[in-house]
Amino acid sequence: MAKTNPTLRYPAEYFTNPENSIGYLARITFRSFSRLLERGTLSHGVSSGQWRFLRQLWREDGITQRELSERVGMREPTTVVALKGLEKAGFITRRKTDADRRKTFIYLTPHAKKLEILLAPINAEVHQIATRGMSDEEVAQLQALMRRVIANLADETAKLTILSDASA
Amino acid sequence: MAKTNPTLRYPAEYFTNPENSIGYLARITFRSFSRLLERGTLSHGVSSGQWRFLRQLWREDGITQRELSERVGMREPTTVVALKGLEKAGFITRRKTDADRRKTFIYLTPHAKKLEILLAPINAEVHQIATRGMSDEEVAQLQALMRRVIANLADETAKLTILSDASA
DNA sequence: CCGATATACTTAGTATCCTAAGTTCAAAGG
DNA sequence: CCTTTGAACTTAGGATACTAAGTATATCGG
Repeated sequence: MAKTNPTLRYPAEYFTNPENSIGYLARITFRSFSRLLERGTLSHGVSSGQWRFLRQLWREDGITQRELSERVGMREPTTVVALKGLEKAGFITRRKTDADRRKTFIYLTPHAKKLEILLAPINAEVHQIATRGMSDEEVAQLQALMRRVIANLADETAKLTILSDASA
Repeated sequence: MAKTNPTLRYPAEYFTNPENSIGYLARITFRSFSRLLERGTLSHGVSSGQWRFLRQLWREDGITQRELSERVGMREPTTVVALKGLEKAGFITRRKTDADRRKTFIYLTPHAKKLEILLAPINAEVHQIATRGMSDEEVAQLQALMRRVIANLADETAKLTILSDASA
């Protein structure tokens, strides 16, 4: 994190305007999307946070908490709290095996499984609204560019983690 | 929010994979960016949440809380809590006027003003890392596309707000 | 087979961010 | 004036998400 860097794409002042910052734009995009989505899901008793876990479990349930955390893109303590809420709401059950008694497997209840038919279209509709006036190519481009940013940041974070682990 | 919609760009099943969802991608982008940024700012006693307010105040201070909320992209109650923290940390002061005693104006302390020289480059560097391997055109495209998504979602939210206000 | 290490999850504590419902003050219409 | 409406901020309460540090169980090297 040098003070001056001649190879910078943009000078530091460029980001005085948050509208230029990818971090800012991503935050506003996420919050706006999430708010609108919740307007639709809340009437089915599902918050936007719960939605994120349900979506993954619709793809595949019977996976461990750790696996679920990774797929949803959240840390394990966040998952613990979220799953408590989901269990209390009757959306999931947790099961242990004797094979490895550390692991907890997460299963959807029949009720939660049925919700996919109702909730998946709501998400698709929000996506539709979000990309209104954009061509298919532009949508694909946006997705691809965000994935590249995520990969770049993950690489860097991994690098830093290795460094701090080595010094420990 | 119809169950089936023949004009949908993608069928609902497409979003079973979160990697296709703009909401998911924006969330991961934001969190990754924020995490890396905080690694740099925390050593100066600034959290990523505080950073967001400071960046705006570096542009212009002496504005009201409401104005600041809008520019940062957060709701007012969030701003109240954030400003309490910033005041406690010695980054800002609040001042009232007799002209309109409802308004509170926010000013940076000299210390906080000085931090810009140290912190702005850190943000630029994170941005640099995030866009590694991307052309200037691609970066501009990503910014433009996210702005369009934000505008689309804001339009829709405004529409819904008017509707619910009318029925109230 | 047993101590060191790693894995899976939990707890504790905190920061961030929201909605809903206040309070206080200003402005506008009758 | 003085009531209504609106604007600016606050309070209350909860959801979301994190880091750091714990517990319990499994695995692996000697």
